[in-house]
Amino acid sequence: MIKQVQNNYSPPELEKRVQQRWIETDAYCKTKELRASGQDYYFVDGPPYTTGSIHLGTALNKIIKDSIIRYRRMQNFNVRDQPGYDMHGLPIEVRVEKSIGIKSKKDIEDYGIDRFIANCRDFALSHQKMMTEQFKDLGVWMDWDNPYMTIEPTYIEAAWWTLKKAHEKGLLVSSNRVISWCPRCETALAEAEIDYWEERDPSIYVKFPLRNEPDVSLLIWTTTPWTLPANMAVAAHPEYRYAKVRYNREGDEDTIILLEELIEQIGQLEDWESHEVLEIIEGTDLVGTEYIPPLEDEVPVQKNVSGEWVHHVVPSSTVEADMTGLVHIAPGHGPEDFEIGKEFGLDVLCPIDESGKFTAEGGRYEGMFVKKADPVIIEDLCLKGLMFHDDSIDHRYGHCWRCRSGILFRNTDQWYLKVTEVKDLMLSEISRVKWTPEWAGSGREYDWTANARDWCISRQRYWGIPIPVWTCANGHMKVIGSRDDLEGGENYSPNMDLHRPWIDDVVLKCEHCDEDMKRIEDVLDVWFDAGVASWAALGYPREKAEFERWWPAKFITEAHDQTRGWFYSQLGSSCVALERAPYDEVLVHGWMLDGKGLPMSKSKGNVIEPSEVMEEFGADALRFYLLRVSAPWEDVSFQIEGVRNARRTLNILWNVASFATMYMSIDGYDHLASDRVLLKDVLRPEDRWLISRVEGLKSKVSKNIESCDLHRACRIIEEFILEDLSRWYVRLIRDRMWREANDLDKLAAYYTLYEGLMTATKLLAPFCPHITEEIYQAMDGSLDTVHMTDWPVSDNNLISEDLETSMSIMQELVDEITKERQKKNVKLRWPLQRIIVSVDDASTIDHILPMRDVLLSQANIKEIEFISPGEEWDGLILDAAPNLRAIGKAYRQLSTQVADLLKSTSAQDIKDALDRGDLSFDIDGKDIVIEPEMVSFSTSVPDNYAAAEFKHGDLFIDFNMTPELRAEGFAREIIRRIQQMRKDMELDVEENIRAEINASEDIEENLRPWQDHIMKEVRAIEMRFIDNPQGEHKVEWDIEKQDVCIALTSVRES
RNA sequence: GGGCCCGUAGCUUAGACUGGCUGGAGCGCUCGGCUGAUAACCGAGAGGUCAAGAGUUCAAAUCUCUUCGGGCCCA
Repeated sequence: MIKQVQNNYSPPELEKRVQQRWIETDAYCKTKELRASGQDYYFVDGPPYTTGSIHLGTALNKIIKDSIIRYRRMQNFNVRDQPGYDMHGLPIEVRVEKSIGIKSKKDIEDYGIDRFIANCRDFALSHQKMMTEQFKDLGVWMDWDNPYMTIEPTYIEAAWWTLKKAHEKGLLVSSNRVISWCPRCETALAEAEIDYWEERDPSIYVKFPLRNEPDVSLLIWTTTPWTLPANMAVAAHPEYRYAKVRYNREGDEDTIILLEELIEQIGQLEDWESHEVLEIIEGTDLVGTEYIPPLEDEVPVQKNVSGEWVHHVVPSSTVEADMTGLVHIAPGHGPEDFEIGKEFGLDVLCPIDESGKFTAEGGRYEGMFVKKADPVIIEDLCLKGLMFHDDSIDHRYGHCWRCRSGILFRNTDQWYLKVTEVKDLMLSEISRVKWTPEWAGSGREYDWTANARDWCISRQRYWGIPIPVWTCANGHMKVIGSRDDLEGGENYSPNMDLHRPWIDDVVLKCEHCDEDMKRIEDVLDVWFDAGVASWAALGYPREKAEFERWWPAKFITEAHDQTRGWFYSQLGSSCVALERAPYDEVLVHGWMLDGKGLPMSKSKGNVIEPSEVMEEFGADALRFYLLRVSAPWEDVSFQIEGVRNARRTLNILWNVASFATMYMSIDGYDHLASDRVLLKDVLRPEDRWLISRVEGLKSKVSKNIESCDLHRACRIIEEFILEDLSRWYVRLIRDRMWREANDLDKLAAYYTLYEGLMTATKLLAPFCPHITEEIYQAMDGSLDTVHMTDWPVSDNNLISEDLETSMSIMQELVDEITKERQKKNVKLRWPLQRIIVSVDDASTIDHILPMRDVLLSQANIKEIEFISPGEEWDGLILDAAPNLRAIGKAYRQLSTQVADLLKSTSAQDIKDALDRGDLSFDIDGKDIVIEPEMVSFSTSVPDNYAAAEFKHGDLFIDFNMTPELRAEGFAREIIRRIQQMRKDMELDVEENIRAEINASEDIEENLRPWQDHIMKEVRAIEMRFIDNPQGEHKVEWDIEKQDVCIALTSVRES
């Protein structure tokens, strides 16, 4: 039973209604049950981080996921659609610290780790709840009641299991290295956690005096003066040429050693007037030179360090030929420095504590924060005469991704996952995975992975998965893979919270020496949490069956910044533990940028809330806009106009549905019960045309979704709705809608319109789940939700290229005729007698004939005549003009007379005579023969005709008005006026009226023969021409500059 | 500084892989029309150095190189 849809499309109410309906009918669960026996499809949700509310980017992410999931379900896949939430980590700790007003790790310990953790958990859970509601508002269907959460015991166990596997393979190691460190959060950071941006820093050139020749100095350059107290060596490139140079200016000189090719450049820094090169020194010869450390007096520990190479020049091919060509080496403060230090047996001096302050080893700088010490160190160097040049520089510098503090490099013991050892596997897996777009894998992910270093997974923090490593006093270590491994441990209970601080109290007995084993205090890098999602979400390894059934993931999709994030962390942890990529197909999507193309951020104040957009335009419009605006992998510069436009498209779809359901519901049309066989025989060519378009649409949309060209799929659906369905087909069938209820021709139109509308609705359902639901429920409703319907599959037998060609010719001809009508100011309502179509190709006639009626009715033309290829329409007026140049050549002084004669002869006579080869005149007894080149022919269109061109020929339109045409025109004018009045009176479509009309005698005469027709069209049971019309609604009209007064009265049946 | 992606009308974009007619749409703007889907619709018009420059070619928005601008990822 078809029900009429509501008059107006008002998304916020509609969507609320639909979502309520989904809840009431349990639509989501039923849809999943329906597909439960379908082929398994493992989708893994990249877990959003539970801070703050969702932004447009998060919305886009879930919208893409939801669309794909709904599409796959309609294809009968049994999709695993568990959402996930990333709930541990530094960002939440930082937010909680702020909320309770504390600033450092010491504050946390004072506050109590247990209380702190409770706060973190509350924070994460409350945000998780809030975000879930927002995702639901978007219409996203996921298993919201059963999300995977990284803070749950089984999830933590999955991470532990992964680490145990890594340990068994020798890929989990503790090692002393120099790594990035956040002094505020007092923890190590991984490469993925560092953000870079421009920042101003010191740029100083410092002199390191030679031990044996203190007047001569090595020149080094640095942007981090605070690393000088830890200086251990200077590196030079063994293959470069260095020079000992004396710079001079009045009353001053300075002798330094630097790279030869930089002499000029360095000299300009301090405006030295001249210089002389005292000696050229090959890099290899410079190696071994001893210097006096510049802060020897200020940092006493500098005098106590030992080693063959300490405070000597060491060789290194990592040195670059810029700045000075000599590099200050502090093994405690730089990864490369550390490597060099190891190679040459240098002490690793790192006089910086966890909070970035100098320790007692920092001598005079003890207690100062490193950046605060910079100016003090610079001043000291100046006082000591060791500052060659003091400047500043803007450069990109790394910062903690969460608290934005500048990172330091510190030497510490950390835990590493040796991904470098599985790098080859990771790279070959990247090549095997299907990436969309292709370059996301072969370019980005490949490059990032190829350059990856070992993954530092330990953090000196609290709110994270505890690293499951227990150690004893004798250095034995045990890696725990599950709760079972903790059984029997002191302070362990099976239902305990596995987080700090409680887990720290669990004491195990060492299997080797029977000593107590305590857990190392570190927690895991939060990127590792998400990295294990594909099996942790399945409860693996505790639940083996689920894993066997689903893993690995068929499809994942996230934004392109996840190259270093989730795509990588999953790949790394999976290659370590399971020796393959955990996903088969990746769609990399873009970012949401503001209207100017800049990333949205709170600090810039350019953030647009999804909820605001939805309140005005609805979730469907937002979804449709985001999906159709550009390819998924392109960034979207958000334009509210685009959303408005998307809503307009949906509104038009709504109007078509409103139009269709209005008539169909009145007639009680039942599509499922309609006699398709019978109807198929009465389908008009235009009906079969729409069906051909519908079938083509199905396959085009499917193909584009398969290749992740969601934007193309959306655009194709949109074009079908706007062009084929609304603007053309509905226009074609309007007249048929007024027929009697059981008229077969009308039912054929219903049938076709239903197919077109319902197919468009189903194809659009994955993208715009609400409006399509409402239309489906009105038109069909045999299933609880449109999302339970099967994805439309095209029937190629119903696709007809001929019909489509025909119709495109019709559309073109109607367009041309409409244009010419406008030029001549003749409205479409006024019928025209005929058009003459002159075709270039006979097949065009074959294409026009089947749709002749479409053309006649849409262009409001009475007849159509064809002119075959090669022939000319005989209605054209032939003009002949004398060609004086040719005539003059032959007849000289007679030319004027010849021309006059030609002008006075009819063009047709001239042509006929010339065609016979026999045109001559007699002038003064002379025989004047006219040759073809002496006359130029042209044609013109007769009065009251218009000519136009179309793709397959020419078109002539007869605008001559006959009394009959005029009468019909007036009739149509009156009908349209009365219809307008009916509408103004808000009459029902079926309601009858009485009409009283006053018009000039001329008009009245014209209308008489059309009276029955008019009455039928406007549902009048009575129509009278009288002087003073009376009725419920009375209007004075001006029709073709004549006054017509119409009064209507409704006839309500009792 | 490097890698990848992007740059077409005021805005959003098609066309680029595979070079070929006058670079096609939508929104917005101006003008006109239509009206039982109507907060819709139709037509016409204005609006383009296809980011810039160079090269290859009979022919370049399209292929190549350089530059500029934006995004992401890095050093």
